[in-house]
Amino acid sequence: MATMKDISRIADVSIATVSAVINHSAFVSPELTERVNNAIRELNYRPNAVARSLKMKSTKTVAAIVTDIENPYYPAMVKGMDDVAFANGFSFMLCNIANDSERFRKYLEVMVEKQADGLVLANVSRDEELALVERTGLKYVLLNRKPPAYDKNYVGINNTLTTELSVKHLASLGYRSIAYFAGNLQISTARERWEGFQSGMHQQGLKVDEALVFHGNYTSQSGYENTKKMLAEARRMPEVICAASDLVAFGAIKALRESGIRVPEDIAVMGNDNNPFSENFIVPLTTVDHPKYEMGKLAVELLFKEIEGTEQKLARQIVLPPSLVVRESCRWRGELYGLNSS
Amino acid sequence: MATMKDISRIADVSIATVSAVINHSAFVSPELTERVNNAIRELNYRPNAVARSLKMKSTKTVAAIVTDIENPYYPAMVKGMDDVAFANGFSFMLCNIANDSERFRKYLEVMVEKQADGLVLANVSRDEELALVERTGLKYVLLNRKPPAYDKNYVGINNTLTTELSVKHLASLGYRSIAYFAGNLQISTARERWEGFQSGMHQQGLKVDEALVFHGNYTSQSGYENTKKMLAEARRMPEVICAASDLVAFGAIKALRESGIRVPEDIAVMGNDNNPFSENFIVPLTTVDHPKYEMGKLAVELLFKEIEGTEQKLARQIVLPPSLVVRESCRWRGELYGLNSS
DNA sequence: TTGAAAGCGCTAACAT
DNA sequence: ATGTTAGCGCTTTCAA
Repeated sequence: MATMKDISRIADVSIATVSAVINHSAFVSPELTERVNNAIRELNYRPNAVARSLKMKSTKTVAAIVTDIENPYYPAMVKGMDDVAFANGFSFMLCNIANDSERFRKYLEVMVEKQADGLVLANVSRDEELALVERTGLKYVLLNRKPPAYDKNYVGINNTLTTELSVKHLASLGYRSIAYFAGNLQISTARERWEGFQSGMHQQGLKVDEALVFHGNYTSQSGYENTKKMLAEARRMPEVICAASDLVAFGAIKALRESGIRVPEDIAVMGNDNNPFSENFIVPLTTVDHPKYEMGKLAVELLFKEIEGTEQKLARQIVLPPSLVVRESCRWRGELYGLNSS
Repeated sequence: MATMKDISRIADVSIATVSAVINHSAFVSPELTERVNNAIRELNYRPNAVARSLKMKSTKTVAAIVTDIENPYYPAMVKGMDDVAFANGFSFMLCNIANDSERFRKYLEVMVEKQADGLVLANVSRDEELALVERTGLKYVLLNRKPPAYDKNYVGINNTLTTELSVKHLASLGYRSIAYFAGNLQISTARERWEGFQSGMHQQGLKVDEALVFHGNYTSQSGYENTKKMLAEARRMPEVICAASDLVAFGAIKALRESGIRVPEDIAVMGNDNNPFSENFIVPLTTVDHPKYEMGKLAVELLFKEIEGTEQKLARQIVLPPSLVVRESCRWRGELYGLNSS
């Protein structure tokens, strides 16, 4: 690889001049500029960003640490992050934890060694994890989940609203007996969705039937198992299942169908998060959309503000609104009865 | 940030000694080792990988350039890549082209500036793109697609086999009239799948009905539109549609259902690639699985061999086998007639 | 307007 | 066994 020294020799100028023309950091006469540019072209020279980073103490690199890129919730977020990183001349490192908590710790360490300019951390739920992050001294913003009392840079959605919206829609459709399949309440988003369900029920003048509340996590397996459990144990079946995530809804619908229960004719199902598959699921899923791309985008935009440090140092929390997506897994009850009798 | 100099001062040893204990690159007495480690702990010191990279001429970083991380074909591949990068102490940069060809060129440039140790390029189809890659001088391996006469490092699957397998399965089910919805034949994988369809038909003693061959690309929109076209124009309907990708199959099924045509009762549909959603699609899709995670994994393993340069410099092409996945979108024709008459 | 030189934090050859 | 030092490729101050 050619270096600046090579260029300076070929162009017969000083190395400082080469630097100046490359970075437009000082006026250089047209003649010398020309000579330098010719030499650069001749040698197919590209500046060494590593050397530059060492001197500048900035790598023009941000990293995202995500829990699982195979989970369809994240690719859109990653795309949003990469898009704004690219637009700002930054490179984007992806760190996929793959459910290995030791790996989280290790990635943090690597990112301080590699001198990443900033981090976005999807799904930091526990204070211990946050402490690890703080200890790195790196700039960062949290994305999606957050630890209980966290009040610094954060981008997420209004999870409480997701379930309030769901319940409101369900109530408007005539449903009154609503089961809730909760996520892991250790997780902020799951907690908020559960709270939203309760407040939503209250707002609609409905009461939460404890016998129809099932705890689990965001996976389809959880939805599947809780449905089996409900089918086996509940004294009365609900008219509709409100799931904490689309995957949970998928699992629920699978279990329902295995038992010959039709969705939405016999029991309706409501999702949450608008998984890219939901539109074409066995039964197209009524759900609540989360602006995933926007979340990723805003997370690294916020990170850049933090990095530039220009912004007044007030920590900012950005909370985006979800929106209802009506499809086929929930229907107006009146119409329903008509269908059932045919 | 603390530096080695700080450590050497605190531990009262030379900077070379610090380096030696950190890298285990030379014997250091237990006493000095102890002092150095204490100082490191005391200052929460982490070596600066940028400085190290400058000296070592290696960044311990690989990059993947992919066409679209939101396409469900890629997350598993990305996971495979990140897993082996991590396992080998390398960092992983993700470059998402997002269908902007200028961005491809730009990413290559950045990666030479940032001194990436190697590149894996998903979906390089054209010689001009390959020329750009070659021009960087970086080590690389191609993944999935490849330009026509390319014979260097490559990891992909046997695409010809995918469709041969499909046709064989379809024939065994009793189907004889098979439509083919092709991908963009500029793309190696689409070309191979189309060839496999033809040879598969030949092997089964079936003939390809040109009126039932439709050209398009891998998107569901393409499948949707070609189905509409077929429904409107074809003199005879096929018994089954063999699609070049699962997305195409999704689009086809959607269009079929919109016209009141049942899948698989009236017309069956066969996919190709085993999209993560296919299992739970409106009608669970019979398809051919591509080992996506393995592809990503092997791609960076091959890249590491290339980087280490230990391997004899023979270019290697790894072609993985696909495997049939039987679900519900195709059925035994005999059983079918039974069902239809009920 | 241009050039010389110091220094970013590290590794390794060499000296002791 | 440990220390001194040059140098990786760049930016930037300072001098000319």
